[in-house]
Amino acid sequence: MELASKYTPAEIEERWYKYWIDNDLFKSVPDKREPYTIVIPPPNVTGVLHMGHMLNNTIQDILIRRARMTGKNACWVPGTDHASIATEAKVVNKLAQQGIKKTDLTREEFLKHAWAWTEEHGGIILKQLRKLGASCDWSRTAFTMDEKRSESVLKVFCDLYNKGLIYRGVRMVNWDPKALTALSDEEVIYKEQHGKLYYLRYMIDGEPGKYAVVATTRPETIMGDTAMCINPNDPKNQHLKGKRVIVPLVGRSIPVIEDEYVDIEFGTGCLKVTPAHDINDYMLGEKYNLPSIDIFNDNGTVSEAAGLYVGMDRFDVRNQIEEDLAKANLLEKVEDYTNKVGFSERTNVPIEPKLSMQWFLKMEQLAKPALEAVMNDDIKFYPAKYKNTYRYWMENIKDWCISRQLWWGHRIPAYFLPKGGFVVAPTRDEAFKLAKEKADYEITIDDLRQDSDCLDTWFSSWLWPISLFDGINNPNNEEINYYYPTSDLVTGPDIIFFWVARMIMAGYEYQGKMPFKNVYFTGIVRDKIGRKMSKSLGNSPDPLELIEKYGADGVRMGMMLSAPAGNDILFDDALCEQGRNFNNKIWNAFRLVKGWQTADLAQPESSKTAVRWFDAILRSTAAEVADLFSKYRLSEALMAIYKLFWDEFSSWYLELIKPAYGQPIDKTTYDATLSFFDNLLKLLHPFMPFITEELWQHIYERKEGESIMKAQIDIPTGDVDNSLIADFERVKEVVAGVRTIRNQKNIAQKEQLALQIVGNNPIADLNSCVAKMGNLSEIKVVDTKADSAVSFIVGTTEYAVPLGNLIDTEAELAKQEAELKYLEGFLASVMKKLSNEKFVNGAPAAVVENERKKQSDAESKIAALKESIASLKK
RNA sequence: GGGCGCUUAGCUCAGCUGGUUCAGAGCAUCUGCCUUACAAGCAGAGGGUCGGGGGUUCGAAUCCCUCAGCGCCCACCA
Repeated sequence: MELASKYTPAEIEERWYKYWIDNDLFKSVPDKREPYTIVIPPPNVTGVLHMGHMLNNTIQDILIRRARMTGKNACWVPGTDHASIATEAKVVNKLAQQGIKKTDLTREEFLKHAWAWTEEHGGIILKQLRKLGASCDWSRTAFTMDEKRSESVLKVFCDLYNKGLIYRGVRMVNWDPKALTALSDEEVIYKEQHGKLYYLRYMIDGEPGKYAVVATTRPETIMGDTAMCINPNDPKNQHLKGKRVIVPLVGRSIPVIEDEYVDIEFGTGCLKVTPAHDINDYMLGEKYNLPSIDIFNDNGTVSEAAGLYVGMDRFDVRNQIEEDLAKANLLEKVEDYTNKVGFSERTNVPIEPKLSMQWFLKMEQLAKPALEAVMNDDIKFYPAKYKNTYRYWMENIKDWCISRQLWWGHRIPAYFLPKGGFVVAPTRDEAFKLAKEKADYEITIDDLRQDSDCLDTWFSSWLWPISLFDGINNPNNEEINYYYPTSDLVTGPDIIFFWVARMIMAGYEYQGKMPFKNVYFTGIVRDKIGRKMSKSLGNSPDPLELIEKYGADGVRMGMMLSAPAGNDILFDDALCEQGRNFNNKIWNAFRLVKGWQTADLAQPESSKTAVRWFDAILRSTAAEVADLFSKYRLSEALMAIYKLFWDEFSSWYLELIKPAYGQPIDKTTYDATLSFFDNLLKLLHPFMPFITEELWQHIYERKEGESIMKAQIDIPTGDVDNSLIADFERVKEVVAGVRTIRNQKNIAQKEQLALQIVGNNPIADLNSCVAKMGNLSEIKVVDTKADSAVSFIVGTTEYAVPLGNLIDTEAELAKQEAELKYLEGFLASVMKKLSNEKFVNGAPAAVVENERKKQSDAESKIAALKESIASLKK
């Protein structure tokens, strides 16, 4: 067949992906083989593919494809996440553009819009993954809000409630005034903010003209002040004990309380206490039984309760109140101040600590087995450093606020009775049964009012490895028993608490087993100068454009070239270019090999040796690759194969066996070469699925339905002839020596040279290879080299190429004298060691022996050089 | 404020419990080649006192201390 000199991926990728799908090659059903399962970290259902996904899914695909080709029943389950807050926000925005307010809609109406939106944008990302070559079992595609997953979530909620692990209560939570919902602690991101510290005067009640000064970053919360607190041990403020002070502008009189919580050094040592709007103040309020005034509405505007500034936004109030305080002479001073402010992970607005009624999950008991499993390496983390992070969080775990004041999500299955109290059950019918038992009065099913909140998104994704196999609804079914625990989880360290830790907890709680055996943490994809990729910087390439430009295989390689587990990767298009170039190299090597005609010829000696050698290095690299896979060092595995293909196979092996132009090749060598190529393609396939399939299909006659995906990587890794590999390394050095001489003397590769070996030839068996690669007319062992020769040393052997009048005696002499000087210095350092008694007695025998060998080698080289120099000087 | 990690060629990184493969790899750079698989290529070459200082040891990129710089995570100091 005719092949173009350049590889063009687009058409090939399209064709083979379809072929894989048509032949059901991604599909997995339980069988006798060992399972190898990965569940995809479900991307946001309405999201689009970004570079992080590319990295993450390339890694998963590599693992899955390799598993498939090493005898496992590989199952990669795809799916998407409903992403409660993010999706609801998008829908709200979209409605707003149409002039519709969420508050104008009923829950049902809103959900209709949300589902429409999901259907419109949903699953785009999964389609994009196909372009990458992802070999997911698409028949298993799941969604966190599909029927089975939803049922699982409700069932688990009820179960945890019945176990007494879920409770409802009024707590200080992180309130997102934009999304109008509570958030878990993990959803709050603290950022350093340059703000101001305001010093306010609180007049002492009954002592006109006297006042205490309070430093605060949030003067707008004074309307909620219900006390002032001092440290009882603070000498500065002893006079305030037992007094009352007047809240500025508000005019309310509040008590001065005493608690050692107050830092004497901070500000004036006086703290204003606003129990409704600060977590610490809340605790003080509880302790001293202070009233709590909630001065904010849910959307961050000032409420009626404040009495002042009603309806204004919290930040506008801050500016206004500064002005008003100054006017009233109640502002002592204002200083610049930097502190940390919590922001909502999703909406990026400052969090408002707020007292509200929420649902919580007790974590302590769930955390115990999950912590243990990771600390004793039942579940392995790559890289292991994240064990520390994990442990710290698990040991200090707080209860999880699982309710969200949103509609898009799993609605909390709690039903309130008309006269108070509630019941928890997966359906309204079941709830009604419970309610009838609970109520000592007549009720109807319509009297029940379901909680309007829905659950945190992570409350469904923490069940993912179980719910994908329906293990919650249908415990002990064939699938869950076969596929669970899954093998590997590939995800980012940023969701170690959100997701990884919680899946482990759910795994032990609901399956009594870990959810996965290994966790591979990827890094963040950054641009080449280390910045995070972001829309606003415009430094994030479009993955699909990259694929178009470099081919999916090229992009996959680009991602993997620089992606050690857990390290951020600095992404650069140039890496994809390298990937594309590698594709082209493979393509052209294939063109070369398939271009040969075979004939009934004797196998040349050099080819015979080359085949033996390449067989050895193929085995040895295959073993190395297997080892690297077991350590999840995928980029190193790829690099090993890259070098095997490019350097060993293309630059050495193919050049060695290449017949003269237009000449046929002997059948023995040809067959061996096809077999090598076949094995190389298989080794490479997990990394570069498309080109390897294309070439694999053409390397031998294949039947319809056959695929490299079904092939097994079965290169024998035992019986590696390491001495042959080592000897061949000498061949390379000798050939390089000859080539260097050609380069220096401007001698064309076409021109044959002779090679002299002084003394004896340690790799006489491989002469045929040296001769072919160096284009040598003869290789002769001599006692003394020719007078007019350029020489070089490999190991301890001196090689010389006679050049007649081409030689530049002066330059040759200078080179050898420099070499001699270096060797004498080297010998001196070795001798220094060897004459050190402590070294000879203290170091292991092998080490001393090695030094002795260095000594004798250096000595013989020096002798040879001296002789050579003497003869040059003649 | 605590904890973790990093610093090795121009860039990105590998170097496990100290000593034969200890100073490496890929890319980039330089030189010479459009040689009939591949210029998206071939052949060759240069480049690092392993962040600074100190210590342990016969011997340190590797272990200890210290300083400097960078990154990440956690934490309620108003």
